[in-house]
Amino acid sequence: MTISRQSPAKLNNGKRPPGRPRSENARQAILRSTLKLLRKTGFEQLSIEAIAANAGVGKATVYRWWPSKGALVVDAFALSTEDELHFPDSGSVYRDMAFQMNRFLGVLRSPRGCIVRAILGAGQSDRELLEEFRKRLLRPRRQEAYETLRRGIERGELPRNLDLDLVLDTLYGAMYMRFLIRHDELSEDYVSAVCRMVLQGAAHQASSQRHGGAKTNGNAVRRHNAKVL
Amino acid sequence: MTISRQSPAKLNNGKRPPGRPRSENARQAILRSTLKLLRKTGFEQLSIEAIAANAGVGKATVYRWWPSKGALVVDAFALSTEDELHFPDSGSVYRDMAFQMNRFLGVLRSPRGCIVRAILGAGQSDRELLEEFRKRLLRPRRQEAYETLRRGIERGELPRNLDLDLVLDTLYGAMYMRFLIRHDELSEDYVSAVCRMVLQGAAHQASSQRHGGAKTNGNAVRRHNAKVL
Amino acid sequence: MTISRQSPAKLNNGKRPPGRPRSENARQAILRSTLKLLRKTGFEQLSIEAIAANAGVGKATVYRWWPSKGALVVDAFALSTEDELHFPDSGSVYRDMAFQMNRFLGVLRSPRGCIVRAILGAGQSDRELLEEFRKRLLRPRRQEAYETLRRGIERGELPRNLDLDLVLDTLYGAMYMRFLIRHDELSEDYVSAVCRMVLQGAAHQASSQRHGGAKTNGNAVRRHNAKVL
Amino acid sequence: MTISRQSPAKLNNGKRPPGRPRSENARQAILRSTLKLLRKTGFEQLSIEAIAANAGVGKATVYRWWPSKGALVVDAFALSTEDELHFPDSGSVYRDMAFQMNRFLGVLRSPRGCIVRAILGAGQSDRELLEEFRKRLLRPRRQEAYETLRRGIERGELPRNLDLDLVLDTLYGAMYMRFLIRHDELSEDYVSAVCRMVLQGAAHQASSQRHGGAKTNGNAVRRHNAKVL
DNA sequence: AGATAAGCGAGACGGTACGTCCCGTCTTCTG
DNA sequence: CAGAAGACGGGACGTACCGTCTCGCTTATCT
Repeated sequence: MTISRQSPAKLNNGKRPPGRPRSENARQAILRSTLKLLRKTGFEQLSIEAIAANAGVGKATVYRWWPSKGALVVDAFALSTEDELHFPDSGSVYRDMAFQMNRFLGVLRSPRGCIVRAILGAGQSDRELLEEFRKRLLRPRRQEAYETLRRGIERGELPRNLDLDLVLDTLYGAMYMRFLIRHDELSEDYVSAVCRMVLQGAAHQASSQRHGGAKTNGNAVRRHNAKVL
Repeated sequence: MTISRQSPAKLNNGKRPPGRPRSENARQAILRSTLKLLRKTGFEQLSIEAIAANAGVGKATVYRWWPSKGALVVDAFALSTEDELHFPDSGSVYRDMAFQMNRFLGVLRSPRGCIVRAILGAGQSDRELLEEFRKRLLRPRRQEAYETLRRGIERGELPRNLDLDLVLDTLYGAMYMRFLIRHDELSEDYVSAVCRMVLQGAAHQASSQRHGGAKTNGNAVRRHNAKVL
Repeated sequence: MTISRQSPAKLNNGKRPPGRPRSENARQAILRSTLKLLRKTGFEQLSIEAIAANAGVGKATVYRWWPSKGALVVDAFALSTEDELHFPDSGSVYRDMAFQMNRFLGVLRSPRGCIVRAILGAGQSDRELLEEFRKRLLRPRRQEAYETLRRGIERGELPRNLDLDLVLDTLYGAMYMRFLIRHDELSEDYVSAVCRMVLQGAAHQASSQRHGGAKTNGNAVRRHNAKVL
Repeated sequence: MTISRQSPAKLNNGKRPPGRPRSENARQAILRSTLKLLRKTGFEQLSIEAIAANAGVGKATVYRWWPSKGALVVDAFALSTEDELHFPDSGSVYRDMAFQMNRFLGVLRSPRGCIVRAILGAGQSDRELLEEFRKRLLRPRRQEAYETLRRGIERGELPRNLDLDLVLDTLYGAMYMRFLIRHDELSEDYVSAVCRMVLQGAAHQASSQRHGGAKTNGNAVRRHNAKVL
């Protein structure tokens, strides 16, 4: 899946649409050039003009399939990060989360990190771009994260009625904050410590329903305390 | 204090420099137009050309005093920010932190929120701008936050050897994440729940030295459990 | 006759070639759309893209049969032109010429006039197009005009050795000039006055051989003076 | 005078307008490049992009002062033809007209001829361009031509009440026709013969008031007959 | 009847130039 | 000498068409 505009093909009950089909060569050349130039010049200096020229492609071909520079960058980034951010199932919430967070950390500290920075930076003044980021990058991982936490709940490591988004935003928020504001080191130790602390807090937490719904269930907390780490 | 260039006056051992002095009218008109247009169009669309035109000022006058659009925006934001983000001392870490975080939430949800967004967005591709943000907005609050947490430690609500930055980045990271990625509601309830959970985790945490120093001290955790909320 | 490329049929000694034959519907739709859009937007704004879209035809179908926009326009104009520009034989050079010139005037002032304008305009930078215009529109009339003038010479209204092209270019040049430069009204009165004046001049003219050959023959002039108008 | 947009200076009661004044260097470089490229590539292929590049000037500087390619071309051409098409005063209408028409012929047959062709060609689908041509090139000469003919009338070579435009359009129309339609040679002899014939006709003409108003005054004609050539 | 062949619509392709916007610099006159 | 005004060289924008191409489909003739 990609965020680029869909070829009409898919909309036409599986039949090929009329007209010359989209060029796979052009698509890949564009995405490749985007990643290449993005690393070289950064998001701000990156111009569609340069991408098209570098890919040996008409500017119109870029605009035909991607509505904006941002969408193109998100698409290129997502394709380059496809399958390295999945969650394992080790039988321990802490191990599963810490593992994935460290993989994510690896991406953020690699050259691709500056692409994430670019997307979120530009996304602050481009709602569509940010939505693309969420749709392509955030939500798919989030679905897996839900499963990971639910497994922990089943195992009794975490209390029932836990607000999963609360936990996940706290975990990843701690990473994003150091990544985006750059006021302190974003290290493996930091990530592990965040994970440990937040899961500890989640395990002892009772009032975990969305936005402070049913506030307590104090017993549950104590029951799970010992297991979480 | 401002990050705009200094009028030559200051460089000349206190004596007024020769020539016409800098126009205070122009300075304020520029800052006012910046805030106005920033709210209307966002940082990306904001052009120096438009600011100058709106302020009835020559473009060169803007360039004479501010090195970049970002510097101008930070300067303008500082103008509009009062001392409303201080920490109280209520005798409870949770109450103190929750209070300040809710005040901060108020700023983020006010029209000024979009300026924070603009600064952090543009800061992703402008190191100086981001450093300006940290120096003028982040660090002063952080100093106060340290004090608040230390008081909690003194009172026994939190363990000694707690990594204060870890706690604070986790608390505020959860806010920044929803603020910047906008995938979910950033509400008072959310902020309170984050605060509760993280402080709970911090209280039960032993391995709190910077970057995973001494890993345990399990007793400390249990001792403080009851008090933290 | 048309300047569009010929269907291969004609080249194959009368036998139909294999393959699907050229679509007469498409051909007419294209020519109709060309005339329609030409009147609406003028030659410069006219795009093959628009013609094809308006005719409900693929662009390639246009390019298959016409080598250029100009050729298409001349072809379309020929479609719309009937045999309404012939010369009468009334026994008077003035009456014959004035009649035909006024018929021509009628065409120029009708909606078809703008097509003539378009052809001559585009012809200034397209030699083939201009040659097409001369071959299909100018020369056939010119032949008839020669006959008309010769009859006048036979009748003694005009001198022998008259440079017929000189006279005709002067007559029609006066029309074309106001038609193309549009600096003054191109009216029936104007056309009649031009015709009267030029024929008056031609009648009194002796040095009429091509490009100023034998310069005089003054007697001839005076002899025909009274009759010409 | 030029057809380019006027610097606001002229509109401000002679006072200099505020702001940086228009660059004379840029203006001349643009006009020079226009003429140069026009000769090399023709009007159709001529692009503003290329003119700006060749002149070492920003595209916006061209658009700031000339509304269209055509206006720029007319301006450049007019400046290059400033002072060579004036009418002499030799005491003979024929000599004066024939002289100027031959000078005009010289321009049309020089490399600049293709510029005239380009202007009139493009003017067929660009009313403003054609108006520029009339304003800058046609009318100034026409004013002088009126004077030339009036002197002839004063001298008795031509009848009073002569429709001057009728005569001039017939004279120049004959030139323009061969120049634009290119069906026959446009030579000095041709021009002279046209001039002779038309003036002969004008001299014998009585019904010369605009658009065939008062139709006769037959005596006048004969009286001037002998003198005209 | 099937093979072969060309025309057809649709529309994507690599390009070129468009006319606009804004950049950051400059050049002028005014206060 | 700061400021307003605004022209300057430059560069990217997103659009419109160019003329070519690749599809699947249709319509014919020729086995």
